[in-house]
Amino acid sequence: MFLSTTINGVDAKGRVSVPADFRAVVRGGPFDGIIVWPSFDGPYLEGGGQALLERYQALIEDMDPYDDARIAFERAIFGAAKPLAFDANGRVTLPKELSDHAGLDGKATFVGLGSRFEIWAPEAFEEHKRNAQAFARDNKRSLRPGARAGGVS
Amino acid sequence: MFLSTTINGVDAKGRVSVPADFRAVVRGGPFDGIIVWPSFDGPYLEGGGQALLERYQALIEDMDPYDDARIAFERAIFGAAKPLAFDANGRVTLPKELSDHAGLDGKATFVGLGSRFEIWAPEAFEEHKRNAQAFARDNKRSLRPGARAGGVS
DNA sequence: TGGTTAACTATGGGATAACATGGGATTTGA
DNA sequence: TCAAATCCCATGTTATCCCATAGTTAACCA
Repeated sequence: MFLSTTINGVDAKGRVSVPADFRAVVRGGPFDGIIVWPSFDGPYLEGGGQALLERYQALIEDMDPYDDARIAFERAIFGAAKPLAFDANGRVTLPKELSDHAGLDGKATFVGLGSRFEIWAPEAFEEHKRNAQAFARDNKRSLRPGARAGGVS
Repeated sequence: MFLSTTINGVDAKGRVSVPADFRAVVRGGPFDGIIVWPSFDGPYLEGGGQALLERYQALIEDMDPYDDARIAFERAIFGAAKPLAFDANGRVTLPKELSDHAGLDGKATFVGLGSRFEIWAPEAFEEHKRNAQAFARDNKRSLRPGARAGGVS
């Protein structure tokens, strides 16, 4: 499981160390690296191991082959997703499209969310976190036993 | 898995480099190249490895032999599909019918969609991408990753 | 318990190989 | 014989690999 929050540096070549905890999650999987795509919901990146993408693929293949939503998801997720392989030190190189989308500049915040994770510009994440905490406080009753979706520690 | 989006040049001879990641997907298959056909849904091309076509064939053979839709699919896909072999440098030569259908002129955008990919004229794809992102954002709730978390941990 | 060592993580820079692309030569088929 | 497609080699650029360093944490032994 991807857990906790880490800030790592992004060097001049666009390289960033993936937190060791995150690397351990995908170790042993079919692809030695992570897959990252720009969120279509805001200025941050979403990512996970190849297993996550295969889960999405299974969901999408249950939809009608020419459903508009299916085509849209395919293009928005698979079309924009980049497989980023680890180098010998556990780093990946972020393509310019991705770091631009998230507004990354020298630092990146990795946020574990269980089955997937997000990458934010640190300042943007701080603000988002404030909003998210307020939202969680206002909606705490929707988290009940039985809905085992996982909370933030 | 075909992933991400790449723009490559189409030279005067109609040759275009297939992205190395895409070549890796079909490597080891029965045919060292890709199979491409014009989409009947718009001005772009669809393609994949031979394995994809065999999957389509199995689907179509489940349909009624004289179903109009079956005949239409057979003609639209199998009748128009061209196997394009890689040259020593990983390029294929696009026949004129195909580049005409997609309106290709000097540049081609390869879009990975998991089990298959599309080839667009770059300007045409940019417009469709914006639509797809907006549609995906507005319909994100129809994509539910299910409650089971934890893939490879 | 205190001190020392060893392993791992994150980071920086330089060398190397792979990729995309252009042009020419050779073969194939009409 | 001529046109067209295929093959072959050359080149610049980009990304990938490989080395070296520092700080931290964990393990170990006296």
